[in-house]
Amino acid sequence: MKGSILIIATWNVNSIKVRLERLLDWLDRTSPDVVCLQEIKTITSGFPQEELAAAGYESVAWGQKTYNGVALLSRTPMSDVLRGFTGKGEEDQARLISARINGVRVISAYMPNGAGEPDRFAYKLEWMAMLLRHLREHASPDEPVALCGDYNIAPFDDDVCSLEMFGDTPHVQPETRAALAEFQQWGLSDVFRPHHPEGKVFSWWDYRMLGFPKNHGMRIDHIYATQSLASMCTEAHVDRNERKGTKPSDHAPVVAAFDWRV
DNA sequence: ATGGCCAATTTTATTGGA
Repeated sequence: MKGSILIIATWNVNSIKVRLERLLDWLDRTSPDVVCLQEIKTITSGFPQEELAAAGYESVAWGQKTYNGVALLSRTPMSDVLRGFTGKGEEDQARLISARINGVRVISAYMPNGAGEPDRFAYKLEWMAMLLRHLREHASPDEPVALCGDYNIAPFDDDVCSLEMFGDTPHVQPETRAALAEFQQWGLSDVFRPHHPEGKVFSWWDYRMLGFPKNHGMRIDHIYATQSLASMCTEAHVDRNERKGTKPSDHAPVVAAFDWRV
């Protein structure tokens, strides 16, 4: 860590293979302590552990073919790694991994999108309910916990560019936001939004239709923390530069700094 | 400049993403 500041980031990279060069460059320039990745889109054995180790990061991953896949990077050792709801990586969809890092339970989550057929929206809500059950079983709101990832939820109306454009997506529906509120009732809070009360700060922009140049985005990637950790958050931002240039992900990293003494 | 989808696979179409 840099002095007593712990920097945690979350980034949906949309394929670790395509994004590796950009990721390594970004790690080199910004030196976060912990990075939560989503949509690595490769099987676990295809995750580039050696390249990341050479860059100074331990990594743990849980992936699958084609879709989903999550990972954690850390400059300091990780322990107590849990994959999926049971901890053993038994589900069909690889959307959850966590580890203990510097005394913090850090979780990388890729919540379902929920668009398309109605059963997909039902799965989104089911998955969130299973995650909450997992938290009750494996974590405590009295301990430092960071739930990071692509939530596929825009918590407030001003977390989307316009409701005309995104009002029908699962990301803004009352049922989705009600499910998110249950995490808040358990003890997690968004560390980002208090630093950006003005709103209209986004973390995802559609590849299509000039989404980024027109700033047609949504804020759907989040870092939530329990009180002991959240109260130490001194800064948070979206690194919009990573949405620019050659071969960007459609998501930009969300980064938060904590005055966290180990 | 920040530019008219992208990535993986079942690859010369299809599916999912949000």
